Formats: sequence, C-alpha cells, structure tokens
Amino acid sequence: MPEGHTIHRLAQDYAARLTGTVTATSPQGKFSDAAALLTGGPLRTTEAHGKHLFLGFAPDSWVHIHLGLFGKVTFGAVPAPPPTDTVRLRLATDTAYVDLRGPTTCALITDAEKRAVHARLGPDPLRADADPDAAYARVRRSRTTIAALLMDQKIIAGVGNVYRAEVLFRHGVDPYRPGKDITAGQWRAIWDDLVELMHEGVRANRIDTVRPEHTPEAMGRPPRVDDHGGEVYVYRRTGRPCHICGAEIRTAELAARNLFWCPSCQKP
DNA sequence: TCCTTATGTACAA
DNA sequence: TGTACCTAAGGAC
Repeated sequence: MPEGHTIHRLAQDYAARLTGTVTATSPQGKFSDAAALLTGGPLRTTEAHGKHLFLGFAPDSWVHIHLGLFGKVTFGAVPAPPPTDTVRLRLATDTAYVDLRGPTTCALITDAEKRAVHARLGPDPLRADADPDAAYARVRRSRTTIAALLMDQKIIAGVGNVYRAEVLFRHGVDPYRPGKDITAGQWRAIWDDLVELMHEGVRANRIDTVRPEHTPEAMGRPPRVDDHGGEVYVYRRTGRPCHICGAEIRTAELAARNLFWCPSCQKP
C-alpha cells in the first residue's frame, strides 16, 4: 500500500533484514537474468525518493523498484516457504527473505540511470535534502488545482491519494483551488505538515492524520475503524459525517483518481 | 466464481 | 482523456 512513507520504511527494512550474502531469484520470471547477477553479493545500501526504492548492490548496480498501485513486499524468517509464482523478486540470506510482488517497476539500473530518476522527481518531504521552495516555485505559477499538483511527482515526490486528501483537509484548503492561489505561508504549512505526518507514517507504517483532539475518544463518540488501517478525516469516507463539522464528506473523480473532501471545512 | 476496487504511472491519440 | 499493466481482497452471486 504505497505512498512515500511505505517506500522509505521499506528502504529501512530491506537494509535491516538483508545482511550478509544475498541469493536472488525471480519465481515469476521477469527478473531472472538480473537476479542471477545479484546472487552472491551483499546488499550494500538502500535509498528512497518519493515512491521509488533503490537497492544498492555492486558498484554502479541498483535494483530500481516502484510498487505502483498493487505492488507488495513481505518479509519473513528462514526457512522461507516455497515462493508463489507471482513473486517477482525474492532476496534471501541465511536468516531472512523478502518477497516482492506486483511492482510496476523492478529493473537493474546504473548510477547514471538512477540519477535520471532523481532528476525527474520533485522534493520529497521525507528526504533531508528536500527544498520546499522548489516545489512552491512551480505551484505558484500553475492554474492546475492544488489537488492535482500534490499528486504530481515532478512537483512533490511521495504524496499519494491519502496524504493529498488528508493534508488539504487539515489545512482547510479547497482541493479545487488553483496552485497560483496558494500563498507562500499556506504552502509552507502544508509542507511542514507533510514532513511531520509522513515521518510518523514511516514510524508507524500506516497513515494516521487525525489530531488528538479529534479522536473519537476525545470527542465522546463511539470508536471507529477506517478500513485501510489508519485514522483519517476524509479519505474513503464518502457520505459519512465530517469528524469536525458533521457535513457529509464528498467525493469526485479528478484525473482518474478519487478525491475526498469536506465541503464545509474546505470551502472555496 | 465472477466482478469491482485499490494508497500508481506511462504512453498513445 | 483513455487504456494498459501488475496483484489480491472483498463482496455479490
């Protein structure tokens, strides 16, 4: 379930679990040749930028992974069970194994190709080298809606449909507001909030965006469970009451994705 | 057992 | 804007 926090967490987990000599296989078949090249070497380093994951093996040799909408990674201890035939890449050591299924990208690339991936991505709130002003320089010039801009990985890397909906709610911003009408102060607040929310997402390995004062307990309401594993204000809550004002959460399709917002808390 | 849906992206027209 | 791609879970039959 991949937004940027998932990928940064995977970078940490791959590095922590795969120490020592690695054996690589591709039961599904599409990565067999590359797996043979990786086998016998150590996993030297891992890195994430937005939703892109890089596993560093030999010098000038990286596995570039993008999970897309369906990709999943599962970790386990040896003895590893026989892989199912959908496992694109299994990396195994003496003590652990990691299975990758359904990625949109899994390719062996060079340093230069990796640099090209970084070059087409915007700043990532989870990276220390990120420059929020570089993102705002593009946002403030754009007539495109802020909802679409937040999903554009060239502008800001790592935000997906959940963080997009939730951060706009938290700042009371109408998703249809054009980028050029977002003030520098608003952008800074949104960025700083994403930094905090996404770091918490890496730590917890899920997306929680509800402030302590708005939890069901704090508001004297029955406990609730959002079906994607985190506590949120608007994502996939179409037709249900806003946690703050009680208005019905709305949904609409925007650039082939579902957008969720509270029409009362996020007025035009 | 079939159909829908999903936290994504790239490419063609 | 539409379509293709990759997988699995949940719900309707």
